[in-house]
Amino acid sequence: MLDVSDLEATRQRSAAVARALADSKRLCVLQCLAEGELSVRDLSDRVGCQVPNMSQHLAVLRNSGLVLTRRDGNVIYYRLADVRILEACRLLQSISS
Amino acid sequence: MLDVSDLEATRQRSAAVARALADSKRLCVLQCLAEGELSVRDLSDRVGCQVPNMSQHLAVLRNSGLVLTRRDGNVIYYRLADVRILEACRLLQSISS
DNA sequence: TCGCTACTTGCGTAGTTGCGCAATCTGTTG
DNA sequence: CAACAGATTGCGCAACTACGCAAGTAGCGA
Repeated sequence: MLDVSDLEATRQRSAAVARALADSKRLCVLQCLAEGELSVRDLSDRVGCQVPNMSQHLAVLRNSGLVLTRRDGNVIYYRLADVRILEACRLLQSISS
Repeated sequence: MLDVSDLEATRQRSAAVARALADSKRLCVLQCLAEGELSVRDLSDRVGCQVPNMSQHLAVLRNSGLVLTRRDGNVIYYRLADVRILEACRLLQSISS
């Protein structure tokens, strides 16, 4: 019904996604995941940070719904939740250049 | 030459744009500006905040290159710097829904 | 010049974020 | 069971952010 508070709620969700994208390491994670799923250690190696730190960044991406997980034994594989996320990364890059 | 530090610098710039988008009020500002240029007071009225607060949000958008200004007398009009910014807003909304 | 409006800036505060480190949890293997 | 690897969580700290409020700057008209 075009409620003002609905528009605000929508903006809040959009802002939450933007906040998840507002970190260089998390953008790097998403770009790495473009090639396929990776474990936490794989990602921490590629991004160049410690495993607990990576786990916290992945929690941010998880809570924003940008990544999904799959457990295989004691390894957890992360993957992109939506191809549009890569589109968003490219668009951010395009705007910022 | 596909330098790793260049990729990192690119991600930093992209992250900076995302950070500018990572606020509900600033998203509201950008959506208001989709219809055309507006003054600071216009924007603070529409968004529902005090003028100094709006001025600070506009400074964030300005420093990220998302908006441009034009002075007419003692009124400063803000406008979008790039139509792709609206595309980014729509994409964020699409991802977050 | 004075007074007014439009806008920006500085400051203090409360809340948030990213990070390293230690501790903990979870699942596998011997 | 014990020992181990993979991953998450909790804690403390430094840096940053949004906000309200007060003060300052810029331009216009009397």
